[in-house]
Amino acid sequence: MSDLRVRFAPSPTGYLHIGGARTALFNYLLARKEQGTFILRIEDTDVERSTQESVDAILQAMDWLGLSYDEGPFYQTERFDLYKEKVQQLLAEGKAYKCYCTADELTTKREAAMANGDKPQYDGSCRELTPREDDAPYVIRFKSKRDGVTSFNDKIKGTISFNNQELDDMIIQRTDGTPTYNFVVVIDDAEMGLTLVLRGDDHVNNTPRQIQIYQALGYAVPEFAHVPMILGADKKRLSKRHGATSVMAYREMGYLPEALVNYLVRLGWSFGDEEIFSMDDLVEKFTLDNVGRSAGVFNPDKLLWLNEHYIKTGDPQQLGTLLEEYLQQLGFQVPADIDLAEVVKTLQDRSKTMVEMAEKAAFYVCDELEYDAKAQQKFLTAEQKPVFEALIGKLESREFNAEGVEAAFKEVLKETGLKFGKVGQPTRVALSGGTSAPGIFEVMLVLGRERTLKRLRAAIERIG
RNA sequence: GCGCUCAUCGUCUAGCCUGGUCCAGGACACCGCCCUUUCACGGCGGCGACAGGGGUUCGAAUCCCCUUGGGCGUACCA
Repeated sequence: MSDLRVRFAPSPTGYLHIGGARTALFNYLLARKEQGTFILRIEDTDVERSTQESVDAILQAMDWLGLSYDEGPFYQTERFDLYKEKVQQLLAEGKAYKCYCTADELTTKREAAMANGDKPQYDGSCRELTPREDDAPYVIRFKSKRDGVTSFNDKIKGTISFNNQELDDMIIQRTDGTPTYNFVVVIDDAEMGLTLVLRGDDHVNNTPRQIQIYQALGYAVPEFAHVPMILGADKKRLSKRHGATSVMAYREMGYLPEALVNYLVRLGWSFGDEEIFSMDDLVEKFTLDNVGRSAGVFNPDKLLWLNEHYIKTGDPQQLGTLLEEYLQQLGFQVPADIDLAEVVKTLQDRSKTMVEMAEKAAFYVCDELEYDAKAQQKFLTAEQKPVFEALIGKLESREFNAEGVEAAFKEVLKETGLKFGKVGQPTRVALSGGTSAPGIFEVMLVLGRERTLKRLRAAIERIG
């Protein structure tokens, strides 16, 4: 156990997306590598937009990716008393103040400042006001430093400094009494003993404000590390426009979690020329030192290639179990005598996703074979009839195993004088319904004697 | 606009800190050839980048400056 404590803190306003997943992954890897502690915290202070469905979706996605946490999930809505207490503390110490400006007034001021070419900052009108006695609605603002510089040493980006003049007095408690993000994040990160805050690049600008709050509250300031953003092909921040951004959508599309993890980690992190990393590899090799500083473009093609790789090299037994789910998704019930691990073996080199594998496996498990019209017309012709009959005869008189099936086939070739392709393709159509499928012998073995003969006879029947 | 930040093949990146071994390496995609019972897999090969301009230096992808371009932020969202 080391004293490293990190966290992933998503806000439950939607599913877990690609960017969040990578941040979670980086935190997870660091915690595992250093044998530290990985905490999950749900940032639901925006009561309006937070939903339980989102929380469930996020939890489910993390589970699917294999990102287990050691503490939590903690919910910020359950810690409002703590935040209130801290607000009071700041108020009492004169480090925060009540602001009576209305949202509308602020918007107007902001727009005016922008139009003037000034910074759209809060002008501090209520900063030195003596608190009113009436019950006029108010927010509470943090009194930030007016001069000087706030800087921190980012573990990924290096030293980053801000002039305190750039920082205005931000709201820490809304009119309705709920606390805001930049305030609670500090309290929680501090109270939960985080030693490193590893999060998205988009939080860099919040960091100096947060540091001032740490200091005002007397907390130790943790270390920070900001991971660059993930962009779409047009170099804009990744969004739905660029295709699926939900982690779970990838499961539905037939991706393996190993592939997504591998892809995500390589987007922004590298280890020499290596491309393939298992979770165990990563726990061993991951370091912040090898995380890049520039934003990266999400490349679906490479993810697909990795998925292909993990399907190709995956355990047939496990993939078989998975395949059944996708097959059921397509409406197929798998017959008891079909060995899905064997099915997988014939399809591993031919499928880039599990959905594709299921589609290609459909012919094995269906009751009524569907024939491709063109294939049927071209290969299920009258002249095939005697060939199929011969094949059936040979097949019936032998052991139905790799040697037997192949021998039967070769005998037919010999007796008819036909080339492999001349017999093979029609047979393929008879067995699979189409012209592209795994090797004929493999197909026959997976199908089994009974089903193979049945389909051959059905083909003869179709020829008429 | 202002602030922060980034900049090597179309994309992900190695190299940059500790200048020479880099006329820049790997991967995805793309193209070609080979293998082949269909479809794939696979093997081999090809295309393809140091954003631009100034410096420093015997020598710069590597160090410095400027320009340009990109990203993020600028909420009573997180």
